[in-house]
Amino acid sequence: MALIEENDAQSALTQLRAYLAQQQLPVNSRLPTERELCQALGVTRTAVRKALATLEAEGQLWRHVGKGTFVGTRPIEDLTDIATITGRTNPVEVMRTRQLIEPEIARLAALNATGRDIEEMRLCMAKSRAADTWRQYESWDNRLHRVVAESTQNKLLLALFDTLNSVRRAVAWGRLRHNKPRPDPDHHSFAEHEALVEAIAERDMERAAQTMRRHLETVESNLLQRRDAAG
Amino acid sequence: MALIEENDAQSALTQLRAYLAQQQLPVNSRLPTERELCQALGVTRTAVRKALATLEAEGQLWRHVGKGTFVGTRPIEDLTDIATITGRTNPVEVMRTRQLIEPEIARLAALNATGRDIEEMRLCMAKSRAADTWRQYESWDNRLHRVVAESTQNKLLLALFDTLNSVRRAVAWGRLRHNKPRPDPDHHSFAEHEALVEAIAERDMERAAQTMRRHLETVESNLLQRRDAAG
DNA sequence: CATGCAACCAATTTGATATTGGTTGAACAC
DNA sequence: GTGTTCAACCAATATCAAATTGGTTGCATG
Repeated sequence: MALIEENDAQSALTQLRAYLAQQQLPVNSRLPTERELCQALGVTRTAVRKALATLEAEGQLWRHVGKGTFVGTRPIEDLTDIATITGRTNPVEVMRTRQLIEPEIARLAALNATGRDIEEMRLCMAKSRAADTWRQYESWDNRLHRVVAESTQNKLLLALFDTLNSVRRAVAWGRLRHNKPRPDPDHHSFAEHEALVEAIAERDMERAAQTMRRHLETVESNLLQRRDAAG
Repeated sequence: MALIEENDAQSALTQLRAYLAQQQLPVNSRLPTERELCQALGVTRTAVRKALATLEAEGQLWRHVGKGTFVGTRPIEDLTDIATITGRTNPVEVMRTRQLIEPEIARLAALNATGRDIEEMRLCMAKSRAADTWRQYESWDNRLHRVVAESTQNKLLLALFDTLNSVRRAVAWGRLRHNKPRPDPDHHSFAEHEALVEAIAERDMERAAQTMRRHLETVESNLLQRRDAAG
């Protein structure tokens, strides 16, 4: 009677399958610990582990030391870590991604920015105009772009922007030198920022996106020139 | 002799200024606790706190309960952590952000996808059509969208997509029930996915973006219907 | 009325303890 | 021998209490 005299491991597997099928547990829910399953199913832990290993191989559940056993497929490896991303990308990708994302952010900002947001953008522009050093200028430039992202009123989008920004700061741009101690009063960004904030204040979504796109293009060509000159 | 008879708070401020100027502590380094500074400077904690408040207002340092007092400017709130993002966003923001990002991803995919990428997209579609359960369907649907993101050949953009995706899975959608055990053969997504991959294969960037946009709109209105029905 | 002071509060860190899946090796059964 | 069972142990993780830290309050003091 081989069909009946199945060993403990097979028995455990059968019972676990029935359990899973019957309970219809939601994904990511945690099932009892191996030691608890031992007692519940009346088999040894080794048997339970064999059954669980089978189910895991089938992709029905996943396990992790110290955490437990869970229904569903193992969550993908967290590639969302800044350091990891930084190691796998490069300046070109950063610029391409900014050109993809930030115009859309500007568009949404034109739709949702509050009066306070726009005030703060203007403050940032004033401060960046008054900057004594490139470092101060960049600080206020950064802040301006972030206020634009904040003004979308979308926390998730803001988080993506922050990620992008962290990576941008971390990526090696090479040692780019400024040939002047501080930004010129007619530095291209000043007028571009003005136009951007103006478009947002006037709720012109398309122009906001367009302005941001042109601004980023100018920034990029500027970076390339400086890199070539530094060669 | 008012110049000499300065009170404790002013004395503490003067001493702290001297301390900071002399030590030249690196930014983000932590300085002694308020209670330690009391003893070191020989003044009351109230006085120390007044002095620290002044320095904080000047932007020379920042403080946080439970953490301590640090040199430099307060770091911007780190929104790059999945759990943090999940706690502050909501399903509406997730859908809005997908509608903002994914069409642009599709556009870039049409430009950069390799033959292998497109093969894999078609495999995902075949597998999702053959799925026996909603879970299997969703798994292949997920994979399809990720292959599209991969095919942009932009690792940074892919990372942002993964972040967005992780948040999407983590956000509470409420208990949405399917009223059928598996997707219908004429489930709306099948045709939409076909059109999307077709546009990418034909290198039609604008149509790829447009198709993705319409697909996400359908997905959203579907979710809303199911949520309202579940009420 | 401002200052000093002590007690208290809430956010955070720290560290010891418990829990959990993973591994090993001896005892045992066939 | 070969495969199974069992107990003990391991490392990763979670949990929880205690200590630490900046912030606040209320009272006494001069």
